[in-house]
This record gives sequence, structure tokens and C-alpha cells, in this order.
Amino acid sequence: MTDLSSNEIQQQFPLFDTALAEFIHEHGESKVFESGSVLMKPGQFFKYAMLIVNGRVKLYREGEEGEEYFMYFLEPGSACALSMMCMARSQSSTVMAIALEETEVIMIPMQYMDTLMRKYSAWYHFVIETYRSRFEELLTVVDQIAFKNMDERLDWYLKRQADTLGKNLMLTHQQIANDINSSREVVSRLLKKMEKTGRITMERNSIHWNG
Amino acid sequence: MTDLSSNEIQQQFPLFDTALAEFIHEHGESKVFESGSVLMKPGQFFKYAMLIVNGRVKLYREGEEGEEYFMYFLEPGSACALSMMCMARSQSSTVMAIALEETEVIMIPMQYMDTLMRKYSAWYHFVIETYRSRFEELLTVVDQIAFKNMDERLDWYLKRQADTLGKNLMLTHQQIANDINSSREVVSRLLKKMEKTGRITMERNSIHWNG
DNA sequence: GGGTACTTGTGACAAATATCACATAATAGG
DNA sequence: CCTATTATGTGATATTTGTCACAAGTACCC
Repeated sequence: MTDLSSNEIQQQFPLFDTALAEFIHEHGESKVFESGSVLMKPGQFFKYAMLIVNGRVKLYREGEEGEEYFMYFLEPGSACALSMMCMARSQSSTVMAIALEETEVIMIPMQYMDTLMRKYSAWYHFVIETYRSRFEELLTVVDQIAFKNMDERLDWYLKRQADTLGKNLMLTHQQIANDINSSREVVSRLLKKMEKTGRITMERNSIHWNG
Repeated sequence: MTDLSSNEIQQQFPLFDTALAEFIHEHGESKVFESGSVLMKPGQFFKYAMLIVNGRVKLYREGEEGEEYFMYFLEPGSACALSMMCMARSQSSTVMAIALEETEVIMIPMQYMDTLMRKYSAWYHFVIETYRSRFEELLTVVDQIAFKNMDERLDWYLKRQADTLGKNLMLTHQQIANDINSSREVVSRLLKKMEKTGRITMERNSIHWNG
């Protein structure tokens, strides 16, 4: 039983019809993740599908030597595609997911998946759309790494950050370098150039995206 | 109505139960793609889910300036995850898919998707598994481009080719360079090194993978 | 058999990125 | 206010990858 009423669920997940929202209200469980806590890490198994109600989650891939690469954010109204996929196959995750702020999640135990799929076509469409949009997003990530130079990738990275986190980005150069698997010096120099063109404004510990 | 009997379908798709195979036999349509023909290209819309019965399909991402990046192969017994996703949302594809040999495909019209999902849990599991495995595969692609140098990427590329196409690879250096978005000269030099270590043997137009 | 197109080899150089070394600036915490 | 820590700036240099130029080998077609 979730903390949210079925009405509130429908508000966050507009694709859900009333019956589906009721079902999730009934069988889902609420959970709050503190800012900075880990929702998912490589090797972890899943017994729940996770729906993001509030807050913000960052997903990134970890390399063998501890490198990182930022993939995408999960925002309210979306689901963690990987939790669904892993759960459905009892496979372990291969990415990291970390809450960037206090994040409220509905966890739906895997035993209900078949019922949800079979009885609620809104759920089925939601799941497909979740998969599709994440797949697309991952493809755009591939595009960037495969085809673009650092300056373009950095620009794209900042744009995405600004799109979901707002134009005032509390990021150090080192954090950015980690996210795009580059080095601090390179990022610093490129940022400097971007500041000259007016695309960003820099301060200590933060960057303002001017677009 | 497919050319294949429901028995033959079950043989290629072991996860399918008899009822599901029957349904697909009944409502699917057979189609053969010549070697080299395009199954899917950016901008194309889908009215069918595609199941690969025979043959081999290569999927790759196209960059804005015509660059390419090899993603993965579709083999017999698998489905084209993208055809399903696009179809479900009436969205257009964003990747290229090309038949490497004569390829036999079952096309299932999208109007049957809801029924399939609802009535056949084997279908639902098959779809989820299709999405999951492709997502995983795309993640490993990201790993390679994001974290590895050319030599390692080339090695990995050849290994994957050998795994699905056999150890004797009919590839020119230029084709390889296109697939990993590098240049012919770089590939030539790296191959030379790999030959010295005995990992491959080279001939004109082909490379033998010694593992 | 000679021309032509395609494939591969290789040196020289250019460009992009990473790394190292160190300087300077801002901030936090006593 | 002083100091330790963290964040940023910047030159020099190394490494990786891409590009250009051209040579040589092979296949193919008429």
C-alpha cells in the first residue's frame, strides 16, 4: 500500500487509468531515498519495479577501472527501465543509480507484473514507452561518444543537465570530467572557451547555462 | 499466414508455447530479404514486429555526417527490438538494419500486439527479454567507446564478429574502420600488431580470428 | 597482357586529448 | 585572521588517433 492516493498517482503518471492507479496504490510500496543514496548498483538483483514519484535520479555506467559515464536522469513520472528488465529476468543490474535529491519511489513487487501486463493495457503501454525512450536516450549517448569531439560532448552534457536540473548547475569541473570520462584540465579549458562565447557563465562550484 | 508451420516456429523460438506459435503461424507474414537489402532505416515507420527466422542482420547507428557505428547483429530466434518499440509508439526508427545474407523474417502486424501481450505470457516474456538483451548489448557498446582505446575496441569488435559470423571474416580494413568509426590506416596498423601477437591471421579481403 | 580499380603498407605530419607540474584563487573551519 | 583544503588556470609535454601522400600488391575485365 503506497502513501499516495490513486489520484495522486494518476497525477504523476498521466498515462495510467483509474483502475491501474488503484491497483498500484493497493499493491505498491512507498519508499524514500535520501539525497546521495544508491538506488541501484552493479550486481544488485531486483524484486521491484521502481516508479519515480518525486526527486531526481542519476544513472551512470561504471567501467572496469572505476571510470564513470553519465547516461541519463530519471524524473518524476518515469520508471526505471532497468529495474523492470532485471526483475523480469532475475538478472542483476549493470549500472549505478544515485538519488540527487530526496527521492520518493513506488516499488511494485515483481509478483504483480504478469497481472499488470495482462489486465492493464495502460501499464503495458507505459512499460513499452519506458523501454523505448531509454533505448533512444542510450542511442543518443552512443552518438555523442562515437561521433563527437569533447567540446560538442561537453556542450551536450551541460545542455542536458540544464534541461533537467535547471540553468544553475552546481558542478565542479572535476565532477563534469568524471561524468564524461575526461580530465579536469580538458574540461576547464573547454569551459573557458564556452564562457568566451557566452554560452555559459562560470563561478566557483557552479556554472550557469545561458543556452 | 506464415510459410513456417507452428512447429518450425517453435523450433526457432524455443520460448514460445504451442498456442503462441499457432497464433503467429496464423497471423504472421513471411518475408525474405535479399543479402544486402535494408530492413530498417532512419525515418522509417513500422507496422510490423519482426522476428528473424534465418539469416543474419547487422544493425548500426548512423551519424549526422554519414558516419557509422556498428551496434549488434540479429540472429535467428531473435526479434528486432527496435521494430517493436517503434511500432508500439508509431515512432520512426533511428538506426540502419541490413541483411548480411538472405534473411527470412516473420512480420507480425501491429494490430495483434495487444492480444499477444494479453493472452500469451510467453510473448510478454519474449518481448521483455528482447528489450533487456539489446539494452545490455548497447551498454557494452557504450563501455567500449567510452572507456577503451582503439586497439581494445578493435579486438572486441573482431571477437564479436567471429562469434556470430565465424572465425573467417570477410572484411576489408576499410569496412572495419567504418564500423568502429576510425580510419583505414589506423585499423591496418593495429591489425598488423594483432597479427604479430598471433591473435589474427590476415589475408586480402579476410581476417582469420585465432582468439 | 595491359589497364584499372581496389586493397594494403608505411612514413610524415596534424589534431585532439591526456597527463604532469605548478600557480593562484576561493572557501571553510578553527 | 590564519591555515588547510578545495577549485580553478595554464604551460609544457606525451599519447592517441586521424589525415595526407604515395608505393606496392592483387584482382578483374576486356
